[in-house]
Amino acid sequence: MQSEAEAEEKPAYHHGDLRTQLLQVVRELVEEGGAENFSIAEAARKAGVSSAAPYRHFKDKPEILKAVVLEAMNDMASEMHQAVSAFPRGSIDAIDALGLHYINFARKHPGMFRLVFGISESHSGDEELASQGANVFGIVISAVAAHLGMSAENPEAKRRAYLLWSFVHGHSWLMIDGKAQQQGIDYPVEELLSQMSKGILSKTD
Amino acid sequence: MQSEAEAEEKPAYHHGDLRTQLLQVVRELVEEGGAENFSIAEAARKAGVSSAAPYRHFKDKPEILKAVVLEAMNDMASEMHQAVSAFPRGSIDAIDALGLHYINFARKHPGMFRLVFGISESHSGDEELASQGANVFGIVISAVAAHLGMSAENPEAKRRAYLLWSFVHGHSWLMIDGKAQQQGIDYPVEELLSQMSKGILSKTD
DNA sequence: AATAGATGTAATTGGCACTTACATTAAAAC
DNA sequence: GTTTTAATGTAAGTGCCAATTACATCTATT
Repeated sequence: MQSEAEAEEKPAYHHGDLRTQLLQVVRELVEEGGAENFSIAEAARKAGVSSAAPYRHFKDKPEILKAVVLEAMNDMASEMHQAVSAFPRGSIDAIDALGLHYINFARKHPGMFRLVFGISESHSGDEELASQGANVFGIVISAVAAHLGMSAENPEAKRRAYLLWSFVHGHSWLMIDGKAQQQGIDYPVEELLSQMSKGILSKTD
Repeated sequence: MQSEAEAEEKPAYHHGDLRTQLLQVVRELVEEGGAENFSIAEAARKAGVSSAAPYRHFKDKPEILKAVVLEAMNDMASEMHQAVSAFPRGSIDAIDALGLHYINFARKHPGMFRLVFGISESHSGDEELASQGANVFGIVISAVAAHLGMSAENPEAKRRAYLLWSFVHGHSWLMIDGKAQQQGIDYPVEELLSQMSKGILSKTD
């Protein structure tokens, strides 16, 4: 009579919410071993289902990775919203906080960072990814525009936001790739950021 | 008597210089399909040997990729030497030319670029890669130092060279990932470069 | 209760990384 | 010039994975 005693031990034939748990598990695997090493089979194993089960919820490997990327970009947007709102609107500190959070995301989740910015090779035309990207980039544009006293639609705001993005993005990559460390580079992030933002955002072009 | 008539048609049991040809073939495959999709088996097929033959010359997949990366970094260093020497030593044009070549390398060889700057995850401690990297970065440091009238050993030169590197590196990634295009960004590279170099290299910090 | 759709499994196919045992060749030793 | 040795190649096999198909079980209507 081992009926209802162990609710955890008796895996029901139907999982309940496999899709959600798969996304969670895939995320963990990617963060641990990188997107290259991750396999659907292992994710299924970790979720306690057969290796064919994931295909009921995702068409193929790229699709499951895309779903994880969308989740991560969503989280990133939330974090950055929170970061920017901790400082006065239009302040340089607000902008630097954005950069800092971007870089910290890369440092804390290098596997996810690589996935988010490496998947695009095959998905560069994807609408959803583009719009999530716009969500994040939009925060930067808006903060830069506020600082410059411009409308967020002003091309100059977008241009300067992009310069900042490029720098922060490049630094993130060089950090997680170990290239910076290899070349003996270990400047405090805050210093680099404030130097760049001052240079790029100075009103006297 | 089909002895020496068709020298090309009769594949000798021993290939001759399989190692060299493998590197060539792998490079082509990576440029065509990216490092993720490349397989040793396909490279062997393309070189006309069995799928086990490559293991006589390379321990495993990472090792063959590392060899290709070293080649590519070598080429990159050569190109950049050539680029910088076309302009007066210490000129901003020389520095911009370096950035332009870096970005163009990424645009022309996105697969190789991804490989060079994505492989490091597992090889970040590698001595050879670090020293090849120093070869390339050293060119930038030297050009920046000349412009600022400093010694190349001056930490300030290295610091500013790194700021430029980060920007150029980030822009390269955002270009080949399609992120820049997704966000409607298509500023002429030369403009971005000169704006950044002016900002970063201005002697009045 | 009967049934239809959703969700799971087992079994299979084809591909790849890598290994092992064996075959062939080129170069060195004699 | 033959013999030996090391380098370089092949064939066959193991284990893992992606993806598919046919079938099983559950859930939610009706």
